Amino acid sequence: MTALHSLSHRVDCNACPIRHRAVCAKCETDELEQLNRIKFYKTFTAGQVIAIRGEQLDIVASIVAGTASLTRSINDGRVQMIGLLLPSDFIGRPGREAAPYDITAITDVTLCCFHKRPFERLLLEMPHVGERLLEMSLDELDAARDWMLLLGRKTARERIASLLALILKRANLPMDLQGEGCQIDLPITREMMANFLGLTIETVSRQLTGLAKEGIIQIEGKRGIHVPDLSALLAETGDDTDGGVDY
Amino acid sequence: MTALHSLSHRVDCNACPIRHRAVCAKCETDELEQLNRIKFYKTFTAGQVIAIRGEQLDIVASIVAGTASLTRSINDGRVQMIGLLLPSDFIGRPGREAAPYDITAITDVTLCCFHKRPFERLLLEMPHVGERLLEMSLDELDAARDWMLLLGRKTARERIASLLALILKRANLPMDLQGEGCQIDLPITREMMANFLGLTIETVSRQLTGLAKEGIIQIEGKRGIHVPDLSALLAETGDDTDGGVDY
DNA sequence: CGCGTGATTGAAATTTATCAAATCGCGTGG
DNA sequence: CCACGCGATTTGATAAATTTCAATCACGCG
Repeated sequence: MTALHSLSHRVDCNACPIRHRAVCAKCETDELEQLNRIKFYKTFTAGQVIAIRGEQLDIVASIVAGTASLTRSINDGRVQMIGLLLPSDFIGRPGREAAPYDITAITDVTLCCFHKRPFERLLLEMPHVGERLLEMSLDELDAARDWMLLLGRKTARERIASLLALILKRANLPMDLQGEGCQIDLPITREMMANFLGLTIETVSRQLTGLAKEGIIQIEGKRGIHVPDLSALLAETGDDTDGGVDY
Repeated sequence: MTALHSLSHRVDCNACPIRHRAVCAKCETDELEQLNRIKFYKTFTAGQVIAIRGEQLDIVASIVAGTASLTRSINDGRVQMIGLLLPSDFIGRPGREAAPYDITAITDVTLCCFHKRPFERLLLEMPHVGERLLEMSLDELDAARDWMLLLGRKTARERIASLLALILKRANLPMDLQGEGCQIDLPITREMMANFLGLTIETVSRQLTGLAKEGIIQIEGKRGIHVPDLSALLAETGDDTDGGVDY
């Protein structure tokens, strides 16, 4: 928190951890300066609600640090996670008043925010931002559609394996060398896994222990998972080749 | 087909049926002229494959007429429809070599195509195209995420009702007045419905007859469905208010 | 040391898929 | 005009997967 707070005023964009991946990735120095002038930081603690579907949301923002979830839900309590926001991901939608989904901080989160109106104006003047936003949106669209295949057609076991593979791929980027075993530190609870996968927590739990019994994974405490043989895990995802979940 | 063929060369963009909804919607006359110079038409007959996931696709295109499906599948035959392309929808992705999903013509389809390289160049010069493409992509993203809720958390009956409601909303725009009953002419087979909803054709069939037995719908032949009371149908979708599937 | 939350396990119920067999709709050829 | 045949759909019986309900376990914390 104190570390987050130290960000709370002016921070040099060039020192920003998401400088080269966020909406500002393509900006030149002068464009960056314009953004810098109107940006402001906001922090949320784990569990806090960032936005509620249907309610007015007049900022847009990039995630600087932390993880947040996008969810949609049905009145009777059913919840479906529809996206995971990691650093550099974008929140909010130029040209729309209300938030289209619920957004909740999973860990402590720091946002680099802009008021929507000024941001929309900049969008028209600075093509680089719009271009980057388009790229990012199309990537998210691909990810959402991949997830539709999982939710519509994969078995519980395949879903679990796919999720683990996805987390490995996202978290452990420099893992090429680890011919022998990878380590996962699950960033989410069983309940969130269930909401992500369209399953119940009991099914998640059972499938995890099932995979463990067959030696495909080893469960280490509540959050730790060890994968001795990545290709064995990928073979369980239901995806075509051993190339796995690539998009 | 002959009608389609008559489009095969130069057509005035101002007479184009999708002029105000497609990527070119925001273009001025001169921009339109630039697009017009490099565009070309292509037609596909019902059932033809337009693109295959993973294979090179070096055009982008707008659907001028007809309907196409986006699908992803698993080697063992499981298929999930991840999108429905209607007139004005956009195909292809600037900045990506391969098609990210399979695209198939459901009905006869006419495309307004551009080679990818020239289109990408225009994209940099003509902000209006990029802006519109961003809007459209964000809308698709919202639709994909709504569908994730359906695939992950809705029951078979709710899925069927949601689909019927969606089709009504899309096809029957001026239906506000029809306090008494709406008519659906299903544009797709049971198999496609099943692939769309993440169900089997048998389950689709059973749920339809179930809804019919309760008087919520009336099945008229293979493709016709009559909805005597829209709100009764919406009540079955599982969505919050009677506002239904609005996003 | 007990409490509480999250996780696991078990048994039964429910939903949906699977396999198999009618039935329907409709165009074709006799 | 009508019988035939084919693909799509419906229906039935059964099986499998997942959910639900209930109980127990594990662990961090005051």
